[in-house]
Amino acid sequence: MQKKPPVRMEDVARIAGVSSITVSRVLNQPGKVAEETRERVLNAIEAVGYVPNSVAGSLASRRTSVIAALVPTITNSIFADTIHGLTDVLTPAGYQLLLGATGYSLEREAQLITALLAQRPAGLLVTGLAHAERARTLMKSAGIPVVETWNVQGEAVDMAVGFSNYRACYDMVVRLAGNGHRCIGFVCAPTEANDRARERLRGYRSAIRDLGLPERAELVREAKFSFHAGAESVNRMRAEVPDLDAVFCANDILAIGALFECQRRGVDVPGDLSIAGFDDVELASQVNPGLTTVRIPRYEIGREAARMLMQRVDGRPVSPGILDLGFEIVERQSTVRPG
Amino acid sequence: MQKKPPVRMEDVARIAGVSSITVSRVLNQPGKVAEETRERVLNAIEAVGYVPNSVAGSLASRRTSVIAALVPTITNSIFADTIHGLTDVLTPAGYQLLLGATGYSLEREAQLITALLAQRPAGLLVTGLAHAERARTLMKSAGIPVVETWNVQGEAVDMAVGFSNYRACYDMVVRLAGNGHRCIGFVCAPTEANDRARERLRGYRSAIRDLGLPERAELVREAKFSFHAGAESVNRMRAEVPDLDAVFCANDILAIGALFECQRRGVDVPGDLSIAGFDDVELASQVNPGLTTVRIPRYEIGREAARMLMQRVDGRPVSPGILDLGFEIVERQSTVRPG
DNA sequence: CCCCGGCCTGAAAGCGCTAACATTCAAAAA
DNA sequence: TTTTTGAATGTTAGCGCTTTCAGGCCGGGG
Repeated sequence: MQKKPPVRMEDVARIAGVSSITVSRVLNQPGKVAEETRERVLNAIEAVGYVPNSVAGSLASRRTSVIAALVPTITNSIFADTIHGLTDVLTPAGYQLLLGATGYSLEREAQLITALLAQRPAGLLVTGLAHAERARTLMKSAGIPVVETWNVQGEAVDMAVGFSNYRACYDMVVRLAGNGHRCIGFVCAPTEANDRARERLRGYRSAIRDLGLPERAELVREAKFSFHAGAESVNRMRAEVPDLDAVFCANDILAIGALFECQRRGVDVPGDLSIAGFDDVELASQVNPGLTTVRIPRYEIGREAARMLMQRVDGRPVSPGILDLGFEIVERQSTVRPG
Repeated sequence: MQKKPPVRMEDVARIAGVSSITVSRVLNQPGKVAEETRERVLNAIEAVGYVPNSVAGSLASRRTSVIAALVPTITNSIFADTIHGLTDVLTPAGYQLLLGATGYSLEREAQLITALLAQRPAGLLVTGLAHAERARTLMKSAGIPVVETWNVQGEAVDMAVGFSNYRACYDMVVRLAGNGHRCIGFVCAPTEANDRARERLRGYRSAIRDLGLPERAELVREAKFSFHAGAESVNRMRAEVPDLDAVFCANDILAIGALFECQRRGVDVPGDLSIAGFDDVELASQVNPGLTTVRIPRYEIGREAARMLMQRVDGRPVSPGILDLGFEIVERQSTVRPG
């Protein structure tokens, strides 16, 4: 297998009997080339199997067809949904996705932003509003549209799409209290380098305070993202807080882990304990009892973010720069008023 | 907000009092620059906030630090795990990930391959061994290492990493039969444009035939990837096949959908019906009863694929070109010998 | 009949880097 | 001392495209 010299635009041009600029036009602005010429060029492209070199194209035109996106992890299905929304808009628009995973570390996020900006993407999507100072500086001076996602509470570098994690949690606690729950625990996701998790905790705390409900320290636990951590958290909390009547988990995986654990231990949900989650993943509606949770616009975040980026790339202004897509509390059987 | 002219390497060079090639060397081969000079250059870079333009760098050096990957969908956690394995190797090696989703369409796959190859990635990862003829041609003539994943049965364009979907299903059926099951149904994933699904079906069929078990058409159903489809399939199959004693689903989501449906309907699993899945997603070990399934090296596929690509990018040959990472049948409580 | 303007095509000049070769200079070898 | 050597830096020439500006050709208006 020997390395063949790559086919360049000039080769195509020679075969078609035109200059390379005409080949370029056939590819980028076909309307500006006479039909006969265009066909001749397309045939030549086909004949030699020419694949345009967009690295050279990008250098010459000073723009790329790449959008860079950073998520904490692709393994969490909620971000996968957002990426799905992104690509659904980007691909038809002729844009490619350059993806990075920060692993919930602001330091790695900053490093990745540097690396990604070197590729001169046409736009950048990041998760959350909390970033290293260096990262903010880079994003501000990059000269490309930037959209921050999954949070709208705070100061955006450029644009933002998401919902209020604070209000969602606040509202859920109010709902639980309205259903008669008095002693409501909260299982929080790790808050370091995660403004969404912090907002959710803050929403829980505010609601508890506003409602005059007990604020004991044992009612809040931090847990990693896994079924197992949910199970363990609910066990500990039940042991430490005998009169616990509801557990609100910061995500559905924790909540479902807790739910399964209760079932294993013979704890009746919602009879003995109510459980609520956050995200409304597909599984939430499938478990028994169905999980009460907060439905959030995961897919739409990606789609709208992409739309905003495309709009700005095309030179059109975007308003509002901060887009709140809202949320919805979905009440299922896992939370009903106790006794 | 006015557009500032971007900082170029030459600007940095002027400030540091060197030529731009020295700046280039500080960035790419720091060992070749005297420490004093290097520091002066790094200070200048810092001072002006220079971000290298790797588009220009790639054009000049004729190589990029981008690896392109195509998966059917990022929404399915099994592919997310593979991508995770990929990035875990790529990022430390200084490579970026350009990601595309084909939506299980060979036509879209071919289109995306064209678009991605225009970006001149250093390597390409695709899912499965089945591709449009045009796609195969493109991959073969691209002059970059290509790795096909998730299947090792068939002819690879270049390299492949995965496991035998055929043998995994064959073995599971043998195991079920060994446990006393006689009437084993199979819920297949859509086979169009999906060689893995086809292999799984083929494995089931071969095993049934080899074991002399009933081969009725009602024992095989095709179902989309969702809990709901699993539920519906098990309902239909139970209605059409009264003596059904086991259902083997081509993925865990279908299996768990089926399991939940049985629970809703009061069908005892495994007392009345055994259920087995495929993939061993985290949920499989959490449901009650635990789901018998096939554990497959999802993460490792990504990691090994990346390793092979990196090795070839570095000019070192890779052997074996086809890497079978195997599988493992995990027996839990959802399948025990009936009666 | 000539000029103007619209349509199509082309020539020249980079885009911002790096490869390849050239040069410099001081220390080691002869 | 002279030559050799090698480390450090610089010069030149593109990488494969697109931008910008020109030019040729045609038909309609003056």
